[in-house]
Amino acid sequence: MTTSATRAERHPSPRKRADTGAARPHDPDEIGLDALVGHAGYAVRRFQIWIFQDFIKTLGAVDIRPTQYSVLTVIGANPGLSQMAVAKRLGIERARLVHLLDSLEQRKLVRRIKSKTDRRSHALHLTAPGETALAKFKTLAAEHERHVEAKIGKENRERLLEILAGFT
Amino acid sequence: MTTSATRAERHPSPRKRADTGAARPHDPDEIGLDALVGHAGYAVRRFQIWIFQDFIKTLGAVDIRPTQYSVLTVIGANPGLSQMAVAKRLGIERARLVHLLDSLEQRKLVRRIKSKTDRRSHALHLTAPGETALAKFKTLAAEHERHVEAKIGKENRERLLEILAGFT
DNA sequence: GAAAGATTGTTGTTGACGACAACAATTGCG
DNA sequence: CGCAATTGTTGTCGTCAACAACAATCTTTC
Repeated sequence: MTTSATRAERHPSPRKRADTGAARPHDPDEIGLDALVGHAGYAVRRFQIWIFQDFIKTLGAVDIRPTQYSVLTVIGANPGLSQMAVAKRLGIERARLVHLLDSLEQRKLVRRIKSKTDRRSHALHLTAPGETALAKFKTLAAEHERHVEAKIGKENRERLLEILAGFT
Repeated sequence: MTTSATRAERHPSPRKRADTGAARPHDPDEIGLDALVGHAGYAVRRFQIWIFQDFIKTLGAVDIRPTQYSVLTVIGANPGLSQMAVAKRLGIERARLVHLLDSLEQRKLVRRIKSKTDRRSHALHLTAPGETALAKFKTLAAEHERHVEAKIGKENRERLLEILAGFT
């Protein structure tokens, strides 16, 4: 096969002339994505960026990022977990969780309590203010979720959750 | 309202005693995600991590990452674009695109050609080896896409693409 | 046509994040 | 007991998004 045929086949160019170096103006809307439109990863990446930005913005007043929220939620629902258990459950590196907990502990939302049964590990708990703060975070997170609904539609969001349920 | 009631309501604890610092063993499968399961962002993030890892692994032999692939695809489909145009279309910072193109140009896949009409900008083109390389990348990317199908199902993947079509 | 403002590519910084490697303390097992 | 495995920690590396600043160049405005 000829090497140069590839692009010509896929893109019957609007202009046939070889305009190398022309830098013709492009209408942003007419730039084709080509093979990218068939890739789930591309759409998912763009969507994930959008959704995180909205989350960060919606929870901006309380300065909580998505990862922090996930850690607090899991600890709140399962008090006494070790760092390893939380890291495994959320797919976070245990090395990374150390810094996350440092920050959350400084903010008095979480406590690392030395375990009596295994002196290597820490039992993670929310503080009293951490509990009330998390309740507030959940309210804001629910608001963020409504933004998602508004963006892709209520039923589409539910379909999405079903499709991706296996990755939780 | 009482602050301490929050968690107790949501999680009728398996053990009623206050086991602060107990570090009881947890079956990894029984750690609840609580509010996290209702958040699209969490599922999308986990899925995106999985899908990128598979892409990187599947295209590992040719050393092409998702972002590089998207840049090459768009340039291949729209030769002569400026860096700004590519950056805007793909939602990449133009500062970041500089490094991406530096790398791709070093590998002789892309050329920056000085524009004659606007001497500030560069017209981006694939090299001849770049064209053939991209064809190979697309083959491997299609293989990756089959992995996605195998993971979530053929019809679910298509539904996903429909739902997220607005983010491309 | 010249001054003022906007755009393009570039360089640099910051911070979040995933991936790895190494280490001390501790536990568990042969 | 001795040795492997686990837990938390520290550190490094590379990717990536978000900004800020800058020189060169275009565009708008007077």
